[in-house]
Formats: sequence, C-alpha cells, structure tokens
Amino acid sequence: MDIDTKINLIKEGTLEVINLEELKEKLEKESPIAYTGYEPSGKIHLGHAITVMKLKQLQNLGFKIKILLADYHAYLNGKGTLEEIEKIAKYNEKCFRALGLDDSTEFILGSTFQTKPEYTDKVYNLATLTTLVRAKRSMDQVSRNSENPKVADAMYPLMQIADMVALDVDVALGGMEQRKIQMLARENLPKIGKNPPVCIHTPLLHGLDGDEKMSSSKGNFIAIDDKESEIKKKINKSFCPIKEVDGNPIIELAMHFIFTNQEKILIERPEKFGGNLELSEKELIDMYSSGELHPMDLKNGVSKYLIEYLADVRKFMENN
RNA sequence: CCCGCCUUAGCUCAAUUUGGCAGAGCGUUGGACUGUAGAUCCAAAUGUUGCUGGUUCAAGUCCGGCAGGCGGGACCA
Repeated sequence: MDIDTKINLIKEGTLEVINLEELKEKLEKESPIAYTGYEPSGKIHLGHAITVMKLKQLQNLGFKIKILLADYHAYLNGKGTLEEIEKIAKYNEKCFRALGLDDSTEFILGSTFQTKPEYTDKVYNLATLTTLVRAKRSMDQVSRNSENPKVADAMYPLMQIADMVALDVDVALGGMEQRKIQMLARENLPKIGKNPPVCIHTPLLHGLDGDEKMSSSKGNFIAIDDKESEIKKKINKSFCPIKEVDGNPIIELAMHFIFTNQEKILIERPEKFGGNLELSEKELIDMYSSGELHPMDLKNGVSKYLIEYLADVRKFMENN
C-alpha cells in the first residue's frame, strides 16, 4: 500500500490531522508509534470505541500501538484514589482488547513511569513555559469543571505533554476534546527540544440525551459491554428528533458503527408503515431528513445492528 | 498562626421578627399525549440538614469542638 493511500485511510472519519506533511514523514518510518491516553473509567463506551477503531486501523497500517492507562491523570482529575483507579484500569485494558486491538498492543499504566526523574524534570520544564491561564484553558473539555479548581488541573496537561516524550510517540490520537492540550503540546515541545507528534482528532459522539458529548459521568452512553436489553432500552429512550440529522445521536451511531463496516442497513418496518427497507448511508440520511423514515424504525434498525456489532465484545468480556 | 463567612435531596437553593412535623425548582422514575425520544400535562420517589458533644419538652435554627470550602489579616529574620 502506498503512503498516499494510507494517508487517505487515516483521514477517514477524523476531524483533523495536524499535519499531513508530518504524517507522511512518520509513515516512512519502520514502525511508527501511535498512542492514545485514557483516564480509567468505570464504563468504556462507544465514544471510546471511536478512537479505538482508529487505533485498530493504525495498527493494521503498521503502527505500533501504545495505550496509556492514565491513572495519575484520573487521580488528578478527582476520579478517586490511585488504588481504585488502578483496579478500573485493569478492567479497561480488557475492554480495549475486547474491542479488537491485537496482542502487540502495549498497555502502559501512567504511574509506572510518571514519577521518574527524567519525566518530572520535563514536567517542571513545561511548567516554566506555560501560563496558568493557558493550562487551565486547555482543560476546558477534559476537566470536571469544579467550583474549586485544583492545582492538579494545571499539572494534568503538562503531564500529558511529557507523556508524549516518555512514550516516544509519532502520532497522538484523541477525541476532539483533547485538541487544546494537543495544540499546547505542539507549541511547547519544540521549546524543550522535542519534536511534537502528529495529532489526529476524532469526532465526539453526542450523548443519547442529545447532549454535546457522550460521557461516562453523564450516563448518556452505551457501554461496550452493555447487555442486549440495555442497549435496546437505551436506544429507545434516546433523543431522536424527527427529520433531524445533525446532532441526532442515533444517526451518528449508524454512521460510525454501521456504515463503517457495511454498505447497507436493513430496516425492518411493519407493512402498514411501508415494509422493510435496505438503505445505503446516503439513502438513510435522505429518507430520514425527508421524514419518510420514522425515528422508531431507525431506532429499531440501529439497535439491532449495534447489538450484533457488540456481540463479540460481550463474548470476549464474558470469557476473559 | 489569627479573624470572619459558608456547608440542607443527585444539582441550585428555601425554611417568618424570636427554636415547633425539612420544602421548591431543576434532574431522576412512572404514567398521559404523540407510531421514538424531546416538548407539554399529571403523578411519585429521594435527606444521618458536613461530623461531633451540649442546652431544651423540642435544634437545620442556640452554645462548644472538629473537618472542608471561601475571603481577609498577620508573619516575611
């Protein structure tokens, strides 16, 4: 596969790649490293899955994948004690494997290297280069915005930047909420004599309640190991305005988890409402926006496919 | 280290001058209406009133101690 083809594949389903020239250089390397950091989370949901899918693709394209189980970051973000978080991290590792990352994937617990002198030295160095306001602003989408922000909020992005050096990454992948931290990294790493990674950002899924972001803290997600009945129930309860495609979480699920794997979706529909349909992505969007496809039929179709799509994940989680 | 203010449902806050059954909005859950959800209407659930000791027939309310938060002061050889 030539490099331009690879680049086009990588660009698919992302909001931005910063930048393409550098990505090209990285792809010429023997075994470039791509990484994503995740705060250990009680539930791994479809929002996480978006980035994992992209990591899988990078893996297939020859990248070495490192996943940072960012226990200290979660700790700094007020998610609990280190012990609690590490327990969750183990569970998360299993979730990520269940999503199909192969055995070459390296899982790294943040606390195994984030206290080393050469690491903290970089954090302190970055601390002298970053204003409080800038650090805090980079955390807008990431931090639990507490009434009483802690110094931890300012340390968090600095550590994330130091991680990139410590893990020797060529590509840093993350959801769009990571953007400000990533840009801070690209700005500040050269100041400490390091080359910044290529940054790739994937879209955020809307919450099932129509909220801007699917997130574990808001309970508006589908977990990758949700039972069939739960998936069905959650989809049924979801925000899904008729004829509206933008910001419609169910439409988004179809685009990200169905049409990425197959050309068409079968919508089973009672005869009195017009009978079954087999639709491409474009046809589905068109029919839905015109009102010819009712939300309930959409929900039933998406629900069925999602349950099927996650079947292997559930099986893996049960057997391991 | 000192002084002042704050802490009540998941969240934001109420609780008559002067102790008397702890409430509302939002959210949650359930119903009604829509062939989904939402919106709208109806209904329900939820509390160790930060912790602790005391005064009182009776304490969210008064007094003491502690913890946490916010603000100020002091210290700066």
